[in-house]
Amino acid sequence: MNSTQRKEHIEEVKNIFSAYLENKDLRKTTERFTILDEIYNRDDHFEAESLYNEIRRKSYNVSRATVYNTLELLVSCDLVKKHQFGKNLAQYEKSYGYKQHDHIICVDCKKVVEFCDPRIQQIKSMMGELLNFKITHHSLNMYGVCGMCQKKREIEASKKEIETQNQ
Amino acid sequence: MNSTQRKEHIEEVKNIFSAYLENKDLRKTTERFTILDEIYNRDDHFEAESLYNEIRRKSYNVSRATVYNTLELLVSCDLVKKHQFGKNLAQYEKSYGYKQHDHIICVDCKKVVEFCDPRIQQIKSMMGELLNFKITHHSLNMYGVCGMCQKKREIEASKKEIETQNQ
DNA sequence: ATCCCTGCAAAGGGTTTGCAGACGC
DNA sequence: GCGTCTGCAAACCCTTTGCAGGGAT
Repeated sequence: MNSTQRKEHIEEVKNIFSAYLENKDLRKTTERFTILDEIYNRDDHFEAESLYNEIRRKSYNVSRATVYNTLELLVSCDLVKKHQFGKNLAQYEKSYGYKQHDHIICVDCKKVVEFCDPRIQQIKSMMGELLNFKITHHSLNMYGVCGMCQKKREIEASKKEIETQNQ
Repeated sequence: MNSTQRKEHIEEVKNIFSAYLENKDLRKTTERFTILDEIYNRDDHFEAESLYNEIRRKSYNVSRATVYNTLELLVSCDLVKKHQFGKNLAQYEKSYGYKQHDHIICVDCKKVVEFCDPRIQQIKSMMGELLNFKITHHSLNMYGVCGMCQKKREIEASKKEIETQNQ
């Protein structure tokens, strides 16, 4: 996505948020749009604190409370997705215009990779029907060791092997 | 599972834990086995705090710190599974002798239902290979409204309808 | 002008940590 | 007896809350 596309994209998202706020009789405050703007200018996953810091760094005066409040609004109008990759720490990502995907997390370096598989949709609708649930959303995370960390582990293991032999 | 089967089952699990501790040069303390015992005498999902309370209620003197410490040990030897169903609150469940399953959570009443689908295994191995990850475990949660809460919502909606008409 | 939204700081709640004493090995 | 594990309480960290002032409608 180039700079022009990104700007258009952000305008689109702002309009959606604006309509949502109007519909719910909520106020269109500068803070809310500042936060939305910052989120859609970022890439990948982020936590509330780093979003707060980034906005502060740019000398916008926004409080942590407002960041949390606005994130919740954005989650409920589907412009942002909230994740819990283990740990008691929420992570967020923008979601408008991005196709549904799930995550693989490296347990060593914490890297997050996205993937997509149509079967998850099938499971969703089948299980909803079977158990009589109206399923609204899901969260699928796979945990494991990424290629790079597998190598690191092998090197560590062989180091230990040598140490043992030298004893 | 009847009472005798349960007791045998618990013995089996204690042996596994014992072997694990031995292998890792960790001590076999009474507290660790008290906690394991309590977990395998419970059913369903529980949180650290309620486990702690239950053990306390039975007048065993075990501290919260030890409960958390032991839960972590049990998770690493696969006798207990740890979940985060949204919220910053870990939930646990015993896992030995129970087949792999995933969860559907009702967003209204928080009820948790288990389900099982072989396709998730396929996704796991395919994605691991594709992205070069050694996948160790996964967490799949579906969120939605259960049958009972769907009805409750309908009743609420029709109540509001009537109120609006009466105005 | 109303009253919702904000900033600030303090409280909240689950989890972790530091330390002195206890106990498995 | 040595060194790890425990109990206790305080610390920690992310998140939420209460309140007084400010800005959107």
